[in-house]
Amino acid sequence: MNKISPQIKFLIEHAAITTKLHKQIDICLSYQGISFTEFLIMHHLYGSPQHMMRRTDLADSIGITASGVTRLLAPMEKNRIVDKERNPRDARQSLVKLTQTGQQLYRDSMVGFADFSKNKLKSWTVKEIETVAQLFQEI
Amino acid sequence: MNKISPQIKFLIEHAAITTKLHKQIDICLSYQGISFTEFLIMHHLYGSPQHMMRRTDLADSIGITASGVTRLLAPMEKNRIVDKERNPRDARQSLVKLTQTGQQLYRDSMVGFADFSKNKLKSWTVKEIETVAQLFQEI
DNA sequence: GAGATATGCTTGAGTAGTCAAGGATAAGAC
DNA sequence: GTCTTATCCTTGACTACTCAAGCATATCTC
Repeated sequence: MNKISPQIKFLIEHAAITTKLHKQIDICLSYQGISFTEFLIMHHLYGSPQHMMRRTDLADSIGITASGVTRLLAPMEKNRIVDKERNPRDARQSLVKLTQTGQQLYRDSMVGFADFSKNKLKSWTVKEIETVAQLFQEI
Repeated sequence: MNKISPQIKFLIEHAAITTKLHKQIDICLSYQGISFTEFLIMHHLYGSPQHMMRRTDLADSIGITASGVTRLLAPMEKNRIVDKERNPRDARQSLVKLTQTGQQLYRDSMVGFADFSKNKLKSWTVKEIETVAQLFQEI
């Protein structure tokens, strides 16, 4: 059998590790009743001006499609975690805004997530994290 | 707003990058009519003695559940990419074996995947790849 | 300012898994 | 040998998306 390059090996191993990692994150966040994807949505909204973003930008920042965003936000709107706002300049757009409830839920979830992150990456130095982050930016 | 630790930032950014990466891999492999998960299954079978593995080990090596393996393998058995074999020592187990057809399909898919991997990680040195791989092993 | 084209979002239908329960077999305790 | 417990796999019901199509609105060309 042909030699497997380091690049191939890495992508394959990385896929399995990442899948397992995301399952652990989901378990960690399930205590607050949310999924990792919902957490990511709240995170990006929380960090935006007026806690508000366009749906397509939100989709891009978490790596899913626009239709995925529509489906994800439907229950979050019902639970008043996010609100729909119109853009007066462009009637095609509908902006998403994190409500007060959503902001509090985000802060609460962040406690567990911060703990998890710290623990999970405890064997990586901050310098290593930054180096790896930089490398991933380049791909 | 509270300070976001490097660990938190990394996990969030890494999630988005990984999601996009896996979609690109799926597109790359779709020319051979297979998904990344199917490729991973073939990869692990190909590298095993007699191209054969237990279903639970297969599940663990790619990071999905046993029931996920059952569902994934069903169409692959129908297409004669893998075969079901019994373990004479333990009637509970059913082993999965990569057929000749499956081996050829794997080698064919590997051409495109190798190209993709090389191109995708072209800005990483081999040393960097190995360092990052090592770090991911530790989490 | 009318027509063509592009953008933003949602929808119906489909796919790739998950989980919890269950059936079959195996292994350990006595 | 029988009872309990553990392991391996599959199944029904569900979730979290994807894609292609479509509607509404905006923008660009002339």
